Amino acid sequence: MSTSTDSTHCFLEVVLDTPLNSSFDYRWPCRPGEEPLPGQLALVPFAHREIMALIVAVKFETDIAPEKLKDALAVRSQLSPLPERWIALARFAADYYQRPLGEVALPGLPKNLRVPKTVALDRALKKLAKLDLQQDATAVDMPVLNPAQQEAADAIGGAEGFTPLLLWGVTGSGKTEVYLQACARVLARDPQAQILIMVPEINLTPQLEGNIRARFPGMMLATLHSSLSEGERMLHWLAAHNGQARIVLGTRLAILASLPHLQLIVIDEEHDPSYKQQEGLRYSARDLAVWRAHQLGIPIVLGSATPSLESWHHARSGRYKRLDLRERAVRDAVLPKVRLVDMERDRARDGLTSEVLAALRGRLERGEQSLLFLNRRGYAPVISCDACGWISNCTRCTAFMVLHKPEHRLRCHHCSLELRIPRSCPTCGNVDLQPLGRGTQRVEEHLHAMFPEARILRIDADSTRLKGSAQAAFDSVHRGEVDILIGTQMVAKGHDFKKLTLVGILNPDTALFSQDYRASERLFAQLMQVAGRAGRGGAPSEVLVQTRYAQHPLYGAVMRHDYERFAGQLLEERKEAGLPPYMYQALLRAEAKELPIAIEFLEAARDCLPSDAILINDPIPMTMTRVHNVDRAQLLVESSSRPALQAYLRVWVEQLRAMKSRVKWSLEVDPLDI
DNA sequence: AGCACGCCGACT
DNA sequence: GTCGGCGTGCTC
Repeated sequence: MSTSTDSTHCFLEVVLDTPLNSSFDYRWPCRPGEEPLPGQLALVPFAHREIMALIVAVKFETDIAPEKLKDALAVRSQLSPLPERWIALARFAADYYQRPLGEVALPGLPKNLRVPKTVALDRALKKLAKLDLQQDATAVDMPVLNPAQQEAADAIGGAEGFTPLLLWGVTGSGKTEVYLQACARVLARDPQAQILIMVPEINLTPQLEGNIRARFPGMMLATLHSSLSEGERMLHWLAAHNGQARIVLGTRLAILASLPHLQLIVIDEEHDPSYKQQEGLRYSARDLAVWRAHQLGIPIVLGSATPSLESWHHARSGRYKRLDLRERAVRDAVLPKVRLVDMERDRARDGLTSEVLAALRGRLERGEQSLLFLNRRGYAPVISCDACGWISNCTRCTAFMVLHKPEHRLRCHHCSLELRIPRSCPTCGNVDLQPLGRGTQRVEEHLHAMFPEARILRIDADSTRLKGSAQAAFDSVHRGEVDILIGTQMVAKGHDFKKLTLVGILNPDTALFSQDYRASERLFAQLMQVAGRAGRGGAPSEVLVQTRYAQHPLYGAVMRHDYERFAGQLLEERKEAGLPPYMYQALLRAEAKELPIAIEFLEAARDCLPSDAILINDPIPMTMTRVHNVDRAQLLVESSSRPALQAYLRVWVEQLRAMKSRVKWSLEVDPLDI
């Protein structure tokens, strides 16, 4: 059955943001020659609502029964079509991560493009049309590069065709300057060229935006990240889409921006886990970026002091070209001296060893700044009752309620449940409840007692809840108004503190024996990164690592600043153990009110499609089984061949959908945490 | 995923 | 008597 049209209609094949894995056809009245184009957006009636759709094809016949067909309501003709290559990118991501195309393509667009009203779009278009004055991308004030930087900038700026480059340089080695000068060459070469620069978290790297603007004063820079207002997002997205923005600086979501003249991609801190989206479509922006560069035949730079093992592996095999920056760029700035403080010998009181305390005292006397790093917020991770052994478990999660003393609250970091601190033990009535362990608040309290005259500032997710407060806190550190800074991983990224000469790492050991095989890779990167905060101003500085395992090879590698050997060892271990990057993985997760229901679903999933090419493991409860009163379990499937795994997943997901189970499930390809 | 329709419990 | 609980079915 085929419905054809007279000359006053065409059919739009569209995709929608729904889990239904198919496209939909709509009738669209139009004169011949005036049909919409694939890549345009259309507002369509769907079930009982009106939603935005992406046109993927325009045709004159359809197999859909005429009585089912509806008319599209509007086509956004004022918006130029999304390029075919952009749709191909979305299609690749959809296939690779086993999601419908519409669920990838539409959420990548600004919200205001997906509403029935058109005012926001029209307003943004008008504003951009006015803005189109000078588009001079000439760089000014280019500092002289050292030879290694120059070589790297030349390699990037002169690369032709698909060229993946791993820029390996310690913190402070001047990677940013290499990016900027490579960008200058690309922009100068082609007056339309666009560049995408991705950073892990834009709020933590405001310096980069300023640097780019200062370097290219007449050029439009667009930023794309999650804390933009809807109006800004629309404006910046459109500027990228219509080619006005020559540089787009953004977080992982920027990888789905429309960039018709993209000529270079830069991924700063490419190892950073925040390039992986952790809910919804769980994509890796870094991996998609490499695919996009390949698709367009352009160079891509992956920059890091501690590359991901995936990228390092590719560099070793020759797939990526490695560019090394082995020295710090600031004259006389040397790598900070890393020393271990053996906690077996130097017992810590309230989490601080005497050696760290002495080092803090010295900095205070000399008017220098110190940073204490403790990856645990709150006052104490748990409170307990000595008398009966009660501990503050969350009633909804397999997790502790964390003590937050300033707020007089117990808080679950996983489900947002908050309780007042109980006056006495809920089970035995004992009034003497003890905090166990230590978070940033407790260390802060102790520091106040030890150094009453010192100006102490805590920076973590709790102290920076208000918008703009994180920036204000960092600014006051830069102005020298803080003597001792205590913080979580928030303080590890981006910021150069010129007066900082001491970094103390208080409790890194927990990651050494984690179930998560990536924990040591992450710990190493984090230690190198936080250590890199010191010594930026040229003053001699040191990093003290408190540990009970002073002999652990990871700390040896940190002390020698020896990423290369450490990475080599980890890769050997991964190869032996059959782990990524030598193995490709996908994780099927299921959640239900009761654990056995989730497990039962996964057992059915395990058995429904046997395969010789795929290692199908047994379902297991997730480490944190219960979150917010839902039980979760998972099933890992693996293969040493990516195409084999992909082929398997395609069929498997179809079968899972056909099971029509009421269990909620999701599939994650290339999971980071297992 | 939304969203409507549809058929059973405690409330002004 | 009805407001509303969420089961189930549909979406060109």
